Amino acid sequence: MVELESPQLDSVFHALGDATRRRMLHALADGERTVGQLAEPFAISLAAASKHIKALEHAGLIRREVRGRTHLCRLAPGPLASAHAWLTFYERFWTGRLDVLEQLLREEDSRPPTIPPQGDER
Amino acid sequence: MVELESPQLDSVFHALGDATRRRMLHALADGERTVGQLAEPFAISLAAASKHIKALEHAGLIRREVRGRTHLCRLAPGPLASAHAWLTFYERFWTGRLDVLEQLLREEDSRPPTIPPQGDER
DNA sequence: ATGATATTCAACAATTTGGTTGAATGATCG
DNA sequence: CGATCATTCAACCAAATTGTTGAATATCAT
Repeated sequence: MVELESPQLDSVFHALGDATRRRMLHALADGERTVGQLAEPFAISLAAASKHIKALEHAGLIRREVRGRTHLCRLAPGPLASAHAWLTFYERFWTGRLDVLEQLLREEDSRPPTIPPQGDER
Repeated sequence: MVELESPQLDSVFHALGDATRRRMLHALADGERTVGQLAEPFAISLAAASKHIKALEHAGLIRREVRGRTHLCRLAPGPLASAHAWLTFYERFWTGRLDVLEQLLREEDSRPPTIPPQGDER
């Protein structure tokens, strides 16, 4: 089944629905960053940036490693894959490829709900 | 370039960040629906449902055909493709396929921002 | 210990969100 | 015409979001 009620999807999409947070993710795509580094490009207080980062963390999109007095952030793969899977599902309808639909519905029904490789590979 | 400041992405992701609206999209994936039909499964007022539908419409995720006194809604493909493209971009980082990264960056830089063709061969 | 640095916490204000209800609009039916 | 049906509008409310500032916490360097 496609997840409809998932609070995880709620928080993931909510996190993505803000340009500041998307830009932070973009920075993180280039490598790990401290909170201060993530905040630097924006004309907002450190506290505000901290909240954005918490939103990303809450959505599971990033994880944080506290290292002395600095917090290192890096991307986490899992939940984004869920969002991606969600969109992929609907995109098939939207691109009119209805031939694949029944097949898809059968697949989705007999597959674990959340994408399992929730890799905490550390 | 990956769109970072796009207000379109803002509204698309925001629209997707609510389970009620995702369920409405799910219903629409099965075919066109009137406002009343979209509202019916939910324990909310018609006015509240109308607002959700406006959010989806504002994000460009659905379009509406006024037909007499009823409004017919159906999915619209465009913006979802943008969101999907956005996620696809980042998913490559997240799945650790950094080998493809430079290639991708070059591609993304010389391509129209919103994915125009629907031809994602699978 | 002192002071500087990195980050969060707490309290507050403005705005947005998601819901309500009741009236308004507009199309259709008898 | 008058009633009914489908939907929106307007006013309102509670809660969440996003930002602020100033104090707190904890770590590092001297």
